[in-house]
Amino acid sequence: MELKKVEKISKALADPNRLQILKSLHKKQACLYCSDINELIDLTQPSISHHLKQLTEAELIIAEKEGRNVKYTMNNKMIDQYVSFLLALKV
Amino acid sequence: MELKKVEKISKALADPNRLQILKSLHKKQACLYCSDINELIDLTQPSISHHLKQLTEAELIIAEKEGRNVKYTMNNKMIDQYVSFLLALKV
DNA sequence: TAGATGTATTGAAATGTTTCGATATGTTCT
DNA sequence: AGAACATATCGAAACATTTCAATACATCTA
Repeated sequence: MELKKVEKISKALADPNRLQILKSLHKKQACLYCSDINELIDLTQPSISHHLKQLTEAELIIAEKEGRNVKYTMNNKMIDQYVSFLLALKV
Repeated sequence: MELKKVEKISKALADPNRLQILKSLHKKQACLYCSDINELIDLTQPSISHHLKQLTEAELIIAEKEGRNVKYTMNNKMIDQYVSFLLALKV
């Protein structure tokens, strides 16, 4: 995995609200919609949209349009790749 | 692992220079001194000191004073803990 | 097609991070 | 003790991120 990509993923993970979103996504064991997240986190809609974009661009989550909603699901594969990079750092 | 800690580690990993330091530490399969890092990375001494502090405070590396030098070693344990948190996010 | 609903974008203020020069601190050597 | 060396801290400039109000865009429903 490219260092540039590792940096992007790390940045995406370096925010309490985004970590909260990921934890919720895990807890639900399923997908989430923007509106769900609005209820979980005390931020305005544009801020949440911004955070979801960061996570999506890092490919930690996958966004799928469903009518006028967007469905988000965890991208397990990307987590595995990131984890592999980290484990390879060990001495 | 606390979310606050995850955030701190992620932040420490979210910088190209710090990733470079970690990769070098791995490549050497041993420890590094500040002066080694000065040769690897094109930054001034205060900047490198700042980055090493971030990594040390995140406990990704361990700093040990050796006379007037400081020896840095990878903290494999912390990487494992961080990785465990990430894997637990998967759905 | 018009209004309602869900999400994205824009622009700007507030806040946080990175970087450096200058300088301080601590350690070794003579 | 004093010079030389290694690392840390301070203060400020440059840069990046977070947040929100306002507004745009896209889709559904009546």
